[in-house]
Amino acid sequence: MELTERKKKVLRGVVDLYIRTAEPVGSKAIAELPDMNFSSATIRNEMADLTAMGYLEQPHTSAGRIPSAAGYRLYVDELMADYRLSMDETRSINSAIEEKMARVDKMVEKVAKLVSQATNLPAISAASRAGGATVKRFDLILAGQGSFILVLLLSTDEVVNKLIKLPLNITETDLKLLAAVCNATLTGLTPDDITPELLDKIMTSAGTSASLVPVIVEFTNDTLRHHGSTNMVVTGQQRLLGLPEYRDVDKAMTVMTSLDEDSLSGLPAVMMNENGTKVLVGPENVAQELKDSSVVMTKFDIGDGLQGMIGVVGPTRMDYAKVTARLSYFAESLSKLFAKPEQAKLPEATEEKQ
Amino acid sequence: MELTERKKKVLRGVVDLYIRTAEPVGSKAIAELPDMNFSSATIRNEMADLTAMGYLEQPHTSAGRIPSAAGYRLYVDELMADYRLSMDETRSINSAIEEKMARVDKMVEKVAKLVSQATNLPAISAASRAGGATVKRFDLILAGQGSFILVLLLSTDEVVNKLIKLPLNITETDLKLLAAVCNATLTGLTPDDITPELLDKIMTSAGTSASLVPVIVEFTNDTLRHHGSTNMVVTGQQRLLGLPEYRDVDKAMTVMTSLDEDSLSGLPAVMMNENGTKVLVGPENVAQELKDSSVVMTKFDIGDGLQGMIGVVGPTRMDYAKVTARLSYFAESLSKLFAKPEQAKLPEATEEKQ
DNA sequence: TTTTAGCACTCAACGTCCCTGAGTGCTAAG
DNA sequence: CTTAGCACTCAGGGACGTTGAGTGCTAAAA
Repeated sequence: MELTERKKKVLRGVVDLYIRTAEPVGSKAIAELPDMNFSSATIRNEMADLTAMGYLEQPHTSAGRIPSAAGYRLYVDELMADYRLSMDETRSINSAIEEKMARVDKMVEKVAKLVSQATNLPAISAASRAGGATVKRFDLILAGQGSFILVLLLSTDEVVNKLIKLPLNITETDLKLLAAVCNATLTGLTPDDITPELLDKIMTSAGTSASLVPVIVEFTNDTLRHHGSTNMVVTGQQRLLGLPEYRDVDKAMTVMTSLDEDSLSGLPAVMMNENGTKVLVGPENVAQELKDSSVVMTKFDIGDGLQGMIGVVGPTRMDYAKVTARLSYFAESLSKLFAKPEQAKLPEATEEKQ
Repeated sequence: MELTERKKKVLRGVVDLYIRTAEPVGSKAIAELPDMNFSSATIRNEMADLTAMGYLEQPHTSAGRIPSAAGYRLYVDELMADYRLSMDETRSINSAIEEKMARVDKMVEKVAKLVSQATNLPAISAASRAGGATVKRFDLILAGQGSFILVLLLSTDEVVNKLIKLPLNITETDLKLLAAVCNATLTGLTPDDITPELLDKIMTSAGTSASLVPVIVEFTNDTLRHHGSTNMVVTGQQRLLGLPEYRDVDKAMTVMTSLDEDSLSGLPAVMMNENGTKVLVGPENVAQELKDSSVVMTKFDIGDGLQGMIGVVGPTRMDYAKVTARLSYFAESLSKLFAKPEQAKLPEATEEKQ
């Protein structure tokens, strides 16, 4: 059977209405739509066809139709109208974003809250490193009797440090030597490059302070390995409860539990390989618990080799047009915010803190 | 009217049963309790008295009794039996805790999840600094053309750093001088001590690199000011939905919203001034939204001048004995964990990362 | 051939009514 | 002071009928 223009129009009408009302949509309601110059009987035939084609479903014989997952998919891909953000919306998003987002982890939390608020849905926000880093430079600073600070300057221009206390006496000369050795041998290496043999070699060249080498190497390894780790926040889960499809507490709990757990931890990774805004409708979700829910997500640039990701989870009946519009706008604004050199008074500074 | 021993026994019975069943408790059920050698009629009289005294309530005339807030209060303070953790419980808590808790913020998140799991209730976890910190030592490391790393060693032995890039040429000598000036003038100061006049004085003594001073001072101020800030996580909210009192979706949403928002941000502060485990029953909660819920919380030591706090939120009908027992054990174990010098291979090291 | 009016049919949702049973308070006897 | 007995209350749940939105099909109209 062919998907005529009229069928598409009917389908769009059904999805639009169902998104608004959460009630099965009948032929009469569609017939009464403006621009729909046919009687309910005609619509009825079209709807029967659409049902046969798998785009609509019927909860029971004497009820209206609701979109199937395939119906939503078609809607998202082809039918939905562009949603244009109102001035009010852009303004409120902007003013929310403009607040200072100091530390990355606080930023992730903040963004999640904002997105959740803007969409009235649970939101996910995450930040992760683009790729593996290496150490560009080692520094060792004496910090009093038997303690020194290890400072790593990474290839991403981040700085990481650790205060190390030892039951040993360390001299400035020891540290200078050690730093030189490390800089000579360990810079530019990934954790995998650091073999036990290499470690041995370094320890012999370190001479008297050989015992410090393992501590330094261990911390370096640790830092590089955990470097790509994702920072993720989920918030606003309770917003689901306001929606009719989650009045069924068990259903709500299932979805919320899957949000709370680490089952979502795959999402940011999925997103990183995609471009633009991605919509996962119902069963397209990998997680079984989300088979009746949809996910909309998009990514943005943070700078400093960081990638951000925001997304929301909601009923398959969510207002895709509005949600994708808001999410995209959010992502755009955030990218811009981080791209523009912070209007520091004098210098341009990259922050890396605690 | 006097609160006789028998009345207390009846009250304890009612609370215990109600905690187990979430159903109003009738006189017959109490009469059938072991150790309760009276007929239901007698119990009925006692229950009528307890109702008059405000310890019990009656949902409607032909229903059993449920404890009032005052009833719970009395129960928590005097009546409840000590709950002894089983070997299984202590073992599972221990093994959960033993996992490495690297960074403080990750630790807070982890602990929240564990507590929520152990109690099957939403949990709050927070960490915050005990008091203000000062800078013990400044270091400036040249990191290539026009950029250097500022390293602050704080009085708490934490290390904080920032990579600063400037459109200027900086020499090693400049930095040495600057570091000396900062160490001479800024160490041991709180943000409030740093007046504009002092800033002026430092800038003049800094000579050619005067323009760097404001950047350094700003970052220092920022660091010290944000030092005491609390790090808080709430998790497991969906667990409420499993409890009969929150089958009413609206009620659940109210409570969960108040958990999600920053209305809880006062709690950690409240706790810091208390000792031991604190129970807030229903209306004793400041937040109006929690008037039908209870909060149990306790604190623990993290070391490095950090204080931790864990708590759970649940229905007033929660199993106070079990929850307080588990929470206290958690707190104890965590304190121990952080107190014991990490069994590092060679040295004893304090970690401060990223 | 396509559209539409008409009609019989279906069925969830809702309200009404009644019954059941748990639990109560009171009274009078033990 | 305790308890057996009894009349009373009332939420919860099942049975039943009504309502109305929506359907599919057919036959006439365009």
